[in-house]
Amino acid sequence: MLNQIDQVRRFNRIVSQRAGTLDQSYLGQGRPLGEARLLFEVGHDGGNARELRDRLGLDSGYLSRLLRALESQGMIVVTPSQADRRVRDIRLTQAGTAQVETYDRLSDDLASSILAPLDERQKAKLVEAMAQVERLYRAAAVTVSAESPATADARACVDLYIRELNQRFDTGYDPDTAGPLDDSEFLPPDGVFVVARLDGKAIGCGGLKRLDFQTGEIKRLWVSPEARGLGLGRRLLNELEALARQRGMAKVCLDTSGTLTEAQALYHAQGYVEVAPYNDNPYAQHWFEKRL
Amino acid sequence: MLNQIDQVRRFNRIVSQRAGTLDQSYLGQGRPLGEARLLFEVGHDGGNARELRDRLGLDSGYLSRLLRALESQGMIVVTPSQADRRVRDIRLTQAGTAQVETYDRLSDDLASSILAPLDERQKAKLVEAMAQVERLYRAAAVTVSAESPATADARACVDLYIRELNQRFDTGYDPDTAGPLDDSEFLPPDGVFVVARLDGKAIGCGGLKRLDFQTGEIKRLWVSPEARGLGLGRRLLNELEALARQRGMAKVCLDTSGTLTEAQALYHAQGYVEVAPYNDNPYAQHWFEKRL
DNA sequence: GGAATTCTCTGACTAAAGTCAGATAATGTT
DNA sequence: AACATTATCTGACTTTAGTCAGAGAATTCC
Repeated sequence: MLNQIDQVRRFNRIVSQRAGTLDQSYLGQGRPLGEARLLFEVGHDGGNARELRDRLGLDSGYLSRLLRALESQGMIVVTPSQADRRVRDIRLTQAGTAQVETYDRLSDDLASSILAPLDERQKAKLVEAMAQVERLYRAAAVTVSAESPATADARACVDLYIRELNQRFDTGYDPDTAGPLDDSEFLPPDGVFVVARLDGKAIGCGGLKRLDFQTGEIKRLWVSPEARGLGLGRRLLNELEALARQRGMAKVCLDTSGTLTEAQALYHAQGYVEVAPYNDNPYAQHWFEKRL
Repeated sequence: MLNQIDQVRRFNRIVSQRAGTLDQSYLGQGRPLGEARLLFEVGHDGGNARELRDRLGLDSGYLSRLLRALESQGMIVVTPSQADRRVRDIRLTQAGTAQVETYDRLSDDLASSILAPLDERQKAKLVEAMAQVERLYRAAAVTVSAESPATADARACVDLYIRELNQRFDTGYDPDTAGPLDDSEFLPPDGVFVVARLDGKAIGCGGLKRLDFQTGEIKRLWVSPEARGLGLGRRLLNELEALARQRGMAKVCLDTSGTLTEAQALYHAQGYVEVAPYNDNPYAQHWFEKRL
């Protein structure tokens, strides 16, 4: 454990030395870092002043001044938005586009310069390790929180869950057939609903309801396709099991379709064992149970 | 290639976001980042004002003021050096040591917080990927340059090379037996000597001398134990081969002992084939050759 | 239609970070 | 001993980055 922490610290140190070089290459363009960062952001994800303020976490006064500076340099054009004339739309000029391209080239050069001294095998290894770090950083940045199944995010997740089942099942999927859609069963104190988020965006969910005094059932376990491979399914499952334990349940059960093979693999890996059908869900071909 | 660069850029972006958090945790201690960084540096690698100025790349006036600030906070004691009373020795006070420990704890906490949301397998994977990135960053930071075999660094490398052979050979190793130690054969235009450095420190070397019009011989190929696993042997070998090509040589050869199995593996992997003895070096059991 | 809210802008600040030109004292060089 | 060099310090300065308190216009809410 201590060794792991040391490794993380060493990693942070070395990598931010390199990242420092990147900042310097921005500075080298004769423009303060704050301006360069803003210009870069406008160039890549665009948007209006409010969005930029949120994304970069800037004070509105400060942002206003930065915009004025970039405008007077002829990098951007700021105009009141059509839809809401309080907000300002920001657009790159030709010169601004050229400048952003220069920054891009600098970033590319820096990336190349890291790779350049390595042979092909080492390059491939480094890039793979970077991808791994990135993936796991993303996994670590996911938050899971209990909330009402009626929140906008929770509803959105369940909608996507239903849409996906409808696509994957040969017969389609009608949630009412599987049992009436009743949010209240996922409400405390007996039930609970959890939503996973990455950078504020909902990317997964899961619900726990009480079947009887000692049994909970897990339903609506779903992970957004873009977030798969982060171990999030396992994490949601563990979270729901912990919540079941808190509610004094001695076991949890769940059902699943034969089509969802990756889900079955997850349940097996997490210690679930297949049991006889405990309900008559027409979409279910497998029933699982785990003692807590 | 383009994908690799994109991956490197994505990696830099994500990782420096995290590194930003680290800076913030420094700032959270009610001390400006510059002071905190200096204190941290004094605490870990110590040294006098000049060394710190070099390491952190600070202006001497700026450093002086930072030192004065830390001194007045009771974190450090600044005294004229015994050896040269122009330079200032810097020492942590008890309070300074305590403060550095606090920073250490904060860094540990940050590292833990990155790992915390992950399960054991993910933690292990992340740490392994970080170690890989670190290792390859180090490999990429190595420079190889041709220079006289008489420079201090070159001599130091050859000394360590000889000492190592002396340890690893059952019979010991006396460089004079293997052929007279004659630096001049590694001098241009016929020969060349290269030294590898990491962060200014010599960590490897290799020499090329001319045997006849079309043949070069590679000798004194050595990589410091601390730098092994970075692919440096291969890189030095390639570098020397390129220099041989520049000199119009059609092939290079080399000899090695049976004890140095990892060296033999390297030669095989780099396209060298074993040939009949071309000299009577008593320490050699294998002779290799490669067409260029 | 009036009040509350939202978005942006301006003026007036501050702290941090760093630069530059000497001044001073110690050390090297010849 | 004279001169050059080095290490540090001080004063005076600038730039960058950011904060805060309103003001004004547009929009939303009731």
